Formats: sequence, C-alpha cells, structure tokens
Amino acid sequence: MKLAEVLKALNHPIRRDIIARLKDGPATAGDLAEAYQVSKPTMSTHFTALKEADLIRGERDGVTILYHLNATVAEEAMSALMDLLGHNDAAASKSSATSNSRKPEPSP
Amino acid sequence: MKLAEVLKALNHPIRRDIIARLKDGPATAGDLAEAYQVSKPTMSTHFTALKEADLIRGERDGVTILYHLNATVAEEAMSALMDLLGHNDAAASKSSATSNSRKPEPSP
DNA sequence: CGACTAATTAGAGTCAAGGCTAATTAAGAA
DNA sequence: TTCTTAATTAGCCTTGACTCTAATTAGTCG
Repeated sequence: MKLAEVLKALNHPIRRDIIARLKDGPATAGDLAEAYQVSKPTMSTHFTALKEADLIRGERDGVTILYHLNATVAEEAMSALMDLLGHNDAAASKSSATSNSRKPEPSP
Repeated sequence: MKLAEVLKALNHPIRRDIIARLKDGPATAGDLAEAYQVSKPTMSTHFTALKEADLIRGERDGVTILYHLNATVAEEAMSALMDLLGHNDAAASKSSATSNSRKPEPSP
C-alpha cells in the first residue's frame, strides 16, 4: 500500500464518493458513471486512479465490469493515516514499529 | 474541518513530513525549511497549504514563527477518513450519525 | 534611523490532473 | 458475421499545483 497513491486517489470528490458507495457493496462501472455529471471516459480515468491505488478492483461480469472496494488496502490506508495524523496515545506505536517514523521523503 | 482541504494538504510528501515532525513538538519555519531541499518561498507555500487546512497554526515568537500541529483538526480528519475508508463494524456508525453518509459531492 | 534576519508575496515557467469528443476494443445477441 | 452495448484509449485543451528567483514586508538590534 502506497500512502501517496491512496491520498492522490482520495483527492477528488467523485473518487471519494465512489469509495463511499462501494462500501455499501459492489457496483458496475455504468451504474457509477450515471451517478455523476461527467462523461464516461472521465469516469473511466477516475476508476483508473482508484485502481492504481489498489483501493478498488474490477471484475468483468459478461459485458459489464463490477467494481468492489479493496477492504485490505482501505484498512492499511487508515492505519497509515492514523499513524500520520496523531494516534500518539501510548500503545499507538504498534504500527510505528514497522513504519518509518520520521524519515524525510524525497521531494518529487 | 473540510476533508477536501485536509486531503489536498496531505497530498505532498513534504507536507506530510511536516505534519509528522510537528507531532513531536512545535518547530520554527526556518528549522523546517532547512530540513528539505527546496527554497524558503516554496516552503512558505507548503505552510500556507497546511494552514488553509487548519492542520497547523503559526505564532510569532519575536522574529521567528513557531508552527505547531492543530490536534483538534487532525483528530477530526482521522474520524472523517475512518468514516470514508471503512469503519463499518456495527457501532462504527457513531460518527456517521452526524456525517453525510452517501451524498454525492458536487464535482468542481 | 539603518542594517540585518526571517518570512512572505509577486511573477513566471513547467508539468500533471481533469475534462471533453471521437475513435477503439471487448463481449454478447441477432 | 454484423450489430449493439459497455468501457477504455487517444488526442487535445484548460486549469491548477509546484517550483524558482527577485522583490517586499515585519521585527530586532546596534
């Protein structure tokens, strides 16, 4: 799980909304595309961004593609974000044992 | 707390690193600026981004400015992100009572 | 006041992100 | 095979993000 990719993927209202919808269960690309006032190709790029972060996965079901949330990556992302944004109360350092606590990332 | 602003602020490695540093305590703008290989004006824009998200706050201390983490907003952001990325195990809907669970945000 | 330090604002350049239409691939149905 | 539907890729344009140098503001001290 790459936090940078996840944060980039979450950095758009439509993509956040897709995540929220998929929490209630899988949905087809077409159904999701109809929920927003953008073109289908644009929606396709949003799906791609979420797939690159591995937050969602798509499976062909005949002619349509069914997208579902990747719960594992979502959990990992939450942990990483808790580690980043606080979670400093003592035993919180459970995950910071494996994490790089305070190592300056190279700028892009 | 605006999740969109927070996610935008977190969407850069240097800004994430600043947050991580400030978890250990306040730091001056100058000290932080020296930690990364970018110009001071560039660092100033990063501070501005974090301030706009209200993740950090600066106080003048004579000639320098001391930045410290805004723990309240950091906590709120964590809650919002947990709400977004899962946290679906039954009683988890504690925070989703107040939150807009599944309302399509308008695209920008 | 004048000089110095810390930090920000201004202006400009580069590059990625987001959007569209049009064209293309993939799969099923006639 | 041919037609239709679903989804993606290609090409293009616009906007916003990131960075720099140079100039400017804010504060301290001699």
